[in-house]
Amino acid sequence: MNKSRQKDALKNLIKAGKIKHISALEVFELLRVENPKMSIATVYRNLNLFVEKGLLLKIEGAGDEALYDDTIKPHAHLICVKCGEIEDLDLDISDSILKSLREKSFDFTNYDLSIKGHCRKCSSGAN
Amino acid sequence: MNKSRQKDALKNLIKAGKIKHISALEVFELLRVENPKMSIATVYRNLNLFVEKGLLLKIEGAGDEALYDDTIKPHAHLICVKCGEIEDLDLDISDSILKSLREKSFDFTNYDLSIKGHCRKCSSGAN
DNA sequence: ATAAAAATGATTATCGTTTTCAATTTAAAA
DNA sequence: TTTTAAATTGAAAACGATAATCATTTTTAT
Repeated sequence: MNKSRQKDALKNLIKAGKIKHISALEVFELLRVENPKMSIATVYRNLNLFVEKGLLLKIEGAGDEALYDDTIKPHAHLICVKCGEIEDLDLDISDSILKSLREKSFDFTNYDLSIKGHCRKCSSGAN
Repeated sequence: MNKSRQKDALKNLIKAGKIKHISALEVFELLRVENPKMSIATVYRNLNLFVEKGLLLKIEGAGDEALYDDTIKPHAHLICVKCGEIEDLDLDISDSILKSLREKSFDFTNYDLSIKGHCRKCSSGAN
């Protein structure tokens, strides 16, 4: 991966912790602030590269569009089906699951756990 | 939900256990055997209805297209990133996770757990 | 400085899914 | 039963997220 102004800008967003389960389009908007000529194609290209390199986590179970996260350790997401809010849930994949995977000779590399339901606000009827 | 020949055909596929993480297009192919005039739009419409009714499970974390499953109890999927094979993994969401959800007042209704890696065949180098 | 390689922006294409709408089928009423 | 209203369908067009194309620009190496 060579250098470019556009990749540096994305790296900076990551360093600044600005990428918390947001869509490619939202990343695009952030990048456009500094560089109005940024292309959406470049955003998709570089997001994919960064995911391959392990610098970003891609979350695919949260709706129509993929979300990107600078927290690269796999973790679960609580997704409110009413208001759409997404909250992280730290979670080590449990020993019993790892054991099952071993029994099946499945070489685990990653997981994507989306837990759907209603968040506090929405289940309290306030929303 | 009223009756129709098309909905009955889908119900029959479910009863026959033919819907095991397959795509809308694959369901379409199955339905077309009996009814060549079946429309893909109707397939999508009725799959959505059946998911809402809780008669089918929709799996969204397994690639570009959604998969449908007549095993409606939420369960994990082992997805081989090399050959694409999908295997079920029965799994009760663990007590510790449920406890975390309770602490966050998150009203859990469903989860979608895709575990990515290499299946036995692909990690043995045979593939 | 120059040539080769890589990355970009703009646009177009792709693909799964949804929407539209006229025509058909099903259900309800008379 | 006929008649009328409501629901469902099929076919096609529209849609939205992402990927591919390609000429131009930027970066790297010589």
